[in-house]
Amino acid sequence: MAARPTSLGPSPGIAAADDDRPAAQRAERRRQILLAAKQVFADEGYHGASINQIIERAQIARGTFYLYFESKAFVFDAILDQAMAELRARITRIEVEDPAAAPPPVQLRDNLVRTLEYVVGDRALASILLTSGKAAEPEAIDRLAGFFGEVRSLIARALEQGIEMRLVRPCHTQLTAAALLGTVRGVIEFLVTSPSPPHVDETVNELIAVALRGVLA
Amino acid sequence: MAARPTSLGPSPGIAAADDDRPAAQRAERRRQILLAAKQVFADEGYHGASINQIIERAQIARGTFYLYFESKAFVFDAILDQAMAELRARITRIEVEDPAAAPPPVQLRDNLVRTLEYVVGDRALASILLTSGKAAEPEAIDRLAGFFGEVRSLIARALEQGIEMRLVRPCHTQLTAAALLGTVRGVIEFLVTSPSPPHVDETVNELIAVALRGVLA
Amino acid sequence: MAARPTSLGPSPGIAAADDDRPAAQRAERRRQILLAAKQVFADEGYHGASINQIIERAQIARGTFYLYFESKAFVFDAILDQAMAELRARITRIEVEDPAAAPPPVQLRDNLVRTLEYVVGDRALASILLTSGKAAEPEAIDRLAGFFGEVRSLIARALEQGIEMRLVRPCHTQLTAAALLGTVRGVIEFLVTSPSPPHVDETVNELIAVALRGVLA
Amino acid sequence: MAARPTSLGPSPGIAAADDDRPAAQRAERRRQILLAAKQVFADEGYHGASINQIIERAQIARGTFYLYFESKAFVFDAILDQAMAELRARITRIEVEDPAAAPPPVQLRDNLVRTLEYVVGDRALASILLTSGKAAEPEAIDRLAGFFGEVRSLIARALEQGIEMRLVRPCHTQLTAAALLGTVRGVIEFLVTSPSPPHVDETVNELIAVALRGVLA
DNA sequence: CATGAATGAGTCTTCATTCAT
DNA sequence: CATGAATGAAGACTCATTCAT
Repeated sequence: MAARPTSLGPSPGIAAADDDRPAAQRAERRRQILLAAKQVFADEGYHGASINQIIERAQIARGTFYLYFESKAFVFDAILDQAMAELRARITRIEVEDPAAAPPPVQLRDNLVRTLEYVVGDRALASILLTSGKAAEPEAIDRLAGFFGEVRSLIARALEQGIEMRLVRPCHTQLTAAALLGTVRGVIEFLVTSPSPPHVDETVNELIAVALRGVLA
Repeated sequence: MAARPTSLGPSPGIAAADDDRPAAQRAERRRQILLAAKQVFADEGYHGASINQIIERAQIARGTFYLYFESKAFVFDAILDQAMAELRARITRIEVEDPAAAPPPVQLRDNLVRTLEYVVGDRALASILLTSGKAAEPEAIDRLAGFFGEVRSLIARALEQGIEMRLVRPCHTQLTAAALLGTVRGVIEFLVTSPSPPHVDETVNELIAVALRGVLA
Repeated sequence: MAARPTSLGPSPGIAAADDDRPAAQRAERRRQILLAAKQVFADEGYHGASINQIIERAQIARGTFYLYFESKAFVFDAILDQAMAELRARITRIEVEDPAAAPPPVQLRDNLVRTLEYVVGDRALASILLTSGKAAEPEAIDRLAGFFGEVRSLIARALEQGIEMRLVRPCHTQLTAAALLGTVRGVIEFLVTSPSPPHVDETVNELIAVALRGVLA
Repeated sequence: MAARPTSLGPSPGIAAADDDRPAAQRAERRRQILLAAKQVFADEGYHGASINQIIERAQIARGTFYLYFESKAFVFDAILDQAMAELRARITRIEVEDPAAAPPPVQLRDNLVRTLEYVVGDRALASILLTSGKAAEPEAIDRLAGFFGEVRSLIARALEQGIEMRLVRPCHTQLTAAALLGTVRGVIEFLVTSPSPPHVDETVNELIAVALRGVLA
């Protein structure tokens, strides 16, 4: 990625170059394939995507693909893994007791901003996450369902805590968590689909407003 | 169904019979195939579903399928058409000016109850509507997107009217409509997925509460 | 196989025809594919044979092949099964105690004649049996090895009995059985390979002579 | 093997060194590849063997393989050549007229002992010779068939001479030669397959006994 | 109308071979 | 010389669709 433009030959660097080029190249290739695959999966869905489309987009030969990924299912998994890891890193539990932490509303806002920014920055990925719920290999479907389950649980917990603290009105927390998760997904879909979407910041404001206070005046 | 050994062709019965039996039989067969196809599409997604699975479930021969539907894409379209028609019939614009109409909140509630009841009664269909957003034939995808676009517009209009009437706080109506649509989808997913989902009535109460007043106390 | 030359259409036979044609046709097709496959496997070996070659020889489309056999391995198995069944039916244990049975040397001779006649009548099959010992799917290899093991045991038993009865000189029965089995295989190979092989009868005479009395004057 | 950091090219050492080391290294590498290939071919058959397996076993890089052998077919040929050469060197025509030679029975015995010892010492090779009769490149198949043809001719000649000298009973020499060759192959297979095979010496005794005098008492 | 055998384009995957480093 | 990334032809298998019966 950083790497100097192109190595000049097999000379193993004159002096201080602690990076091993071949490994870097390999990683680069991998990224290139992942990128192409991500776009194709986003456009066509898991079953609709063909290795042909992926290698055409990645500008590589058929065999090369299999040098980097065992199978179609494995690329898909890799994409999912990466996405879920990135999202997990962006979604943190809201801390209410730690006085050193930011106030909960700010934490909530930060979570949303981080998440939406990542997702908007990678529309293909968003599309995959949003639409692969049924159309993939059973194992991948389960992993995805598990992920969304986690997120929903996180929201449900936050609601429960909020209720305890009298910040949130009593409600069916499971159902409401599902509803709120849907809200976020709806917003993401809008951001990703819209030709001229509003800024993430503004979007988050609206999202939080709806979630916390609804639409009534 | 009603039998008579074998119909001799499309000739509509002998004389005085206000129903033409063969046509009824034909329609029945069609429904039978649609039902099977719906379940298969729901389980496997568009590309994952195979004609084999459909005809096995429908207990018909391969050729028979093509007697009733031109292609796999056409059955899918038929399912989508039916679903969208049913939903359109259940979702009515909220009438604010007609004094004969029920008060808007009641209209909203009725819309939601009708919709959720239909969807919960046909989980396979719900699953298809919720997950076929990307994984189908482009044309079907467009139609589906169009449908959800319609619904979102409906919500957006309702919001605009509400704002005019000072019932709804000013907001980015497009975005908020997307958010609310997402909320409904989230709730539907919960209903359809949950092993022991709450009653539709209670669900709608919660849904409306979140949508109108948010989660804050 | 017996079947009348070609059916004249869908007319289900005028009167007495208790055979169900479709099943017969299906069996016929199956035989046709088995025949083609047998020849290809004989010419190219298991791994060298391609479905392409088989369907070209059988004059059928690619998909048709898979209508009759699950996979390449399955056709091969079917061929092996048939061959082993036929051979098992032709190789009977030599009965020494039953006075109603033919004298042992005659039984031996009959066994050999039956076996060689079958094998010579189906060279492709002989070739497969003789050369697929290593080059096939492990499971098939095992089955084949098991079969030859059976035959060798049969020979070894016969030798033991012969030794008890003082007809056969004492020897390492296992090793000698292997040697004799090899002798038979060598003869079969000769028969199958030779452009103008001797008659089976004469061949069996020579074979028995070598096996019983060796080559010394 | 002998090392020296890295040879600088094909230049043959400094000066006075009657062996040119690089060539020796090259030969060594070649042997290493041949060894690996032999084992793989023995385990998997010609078509079943892959370059991958060979280079893994030989612990060399993919390209290196092609530095020593033009293709898969060529390694196989090399193996066959070597084996056939070794065997040819061990199988000598039986000399009946030269009074200086050992008596014919001893010559026969020596031939067999030498051959079996070689073969037992290299099971992989035995396996290849015994089972590659059909499953290889046509050219190799022909060469192998030619080799066995030679051996058979040798045996046939010996039989003819024996008949002339009244040592051997009159028989169809071609057929009997094939039978005897089969006998030897059967014994070899037994030796190679058996978990606890008898000593070569004992084996040869039995083999000769069967071949010369048969199994009768 | 119903059937299901037949088709062949298309899918995923492997593997012998080449070549820049 | 050695390496191993890259290639693409070819293989096994699937599946939507057609058509004779």
